[in-house]
Amino acid sequence: MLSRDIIQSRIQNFQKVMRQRRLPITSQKLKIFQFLASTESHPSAQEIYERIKTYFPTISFATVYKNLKKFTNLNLIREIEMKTGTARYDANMDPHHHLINLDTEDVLDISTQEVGEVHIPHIANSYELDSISINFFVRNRPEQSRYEQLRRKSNYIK
Amino acid sequence: MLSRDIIQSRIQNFQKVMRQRRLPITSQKLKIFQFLASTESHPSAQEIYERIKTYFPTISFATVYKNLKKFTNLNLIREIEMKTGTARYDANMDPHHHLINLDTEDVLDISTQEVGEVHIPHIANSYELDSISINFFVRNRPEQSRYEQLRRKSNYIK
DNA sequence: TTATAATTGATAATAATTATCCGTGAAGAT
DNA sequence: ATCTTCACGGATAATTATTATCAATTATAA
Repeated sequence: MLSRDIIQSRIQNFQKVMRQRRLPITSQKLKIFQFLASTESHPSAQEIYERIKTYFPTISFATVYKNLKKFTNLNLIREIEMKTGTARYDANMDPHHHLINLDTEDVLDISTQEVGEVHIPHIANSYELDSISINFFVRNRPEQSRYEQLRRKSNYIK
Repeated sequence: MLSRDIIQSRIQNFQKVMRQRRLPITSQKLKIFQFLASTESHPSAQEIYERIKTYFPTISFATVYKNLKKFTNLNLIREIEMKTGTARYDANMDPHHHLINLDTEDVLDISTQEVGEVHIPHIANSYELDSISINFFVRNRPEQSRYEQLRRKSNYIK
């Protein structure tokens, strides 16, 4: 659920913006962005670092952070603030929302259409609206069937 | 815009819950909760610590954090995650949303009525819905009038 | 009043992120 | 292709926010 086309257009946009700003496109930067553009998993800085290390074994954590911050400032990616205190990163810049699993810390994208019209409070008119973020916090359903509960308790796999 | 009645009922609920759980109501705990129950400013741990220090000069930062965490776990207050990485605390447990000023870091409550119905995405049905948080991120409007702009540039106060 | 368990305050530890510094490398102009 | 400039990369130190540890104290219910 993330077509070649979308990934390609993200990477092309990345290159366009970097060139417009006259910022060097290093192979580290490109690889970091490519990874983010190609995943829907909203990885953390740690996860990005681990992944990029397979291509650049000597890359520094600081390089990853510096570039993530730079991409964020250039509006090429966005940071997602979790309740756990570790930021997650998302190259999907189309307006969308998130479903956040508090048990697993998984993050799923929710399209704006799915949520429908959101009425903007009139107090917001006193400001310049930057963005609206809607988070649906969920937990895993507890096992429902008595059978499942027993199986769990007894540690018995039929 | 925060009546005596509401503050009182929050504090009474606090005492009720603490007694139900058989947890000691220390004077530090009470003062921290009272402060949170009486403000709409969504203070940070730092701000709470500063304030409580005026009553308990020897109170430790750890005590503040421990109690804020405890209150959160008891659903007496809730943490608000900011984009800045510092948590803010809110004793308003009625469902509501937030307008967050990215320039000043001020947080304003937005009632659920103001936002209207939010359609819950059907993927959420696969889980147990915990909560929905809507954040309206805003920035201060740049000065609009030519006069204001000139005044600003020239540093001239008429 | 006493037993129990939670709390406090001091401090150390941790986790995530940011700053510093210096050698290197990318981009555009020459 | 070479030069110049400025951003970058990597190593590491520093910072910030928060959490853990521990010994002494205190609230609670019996």
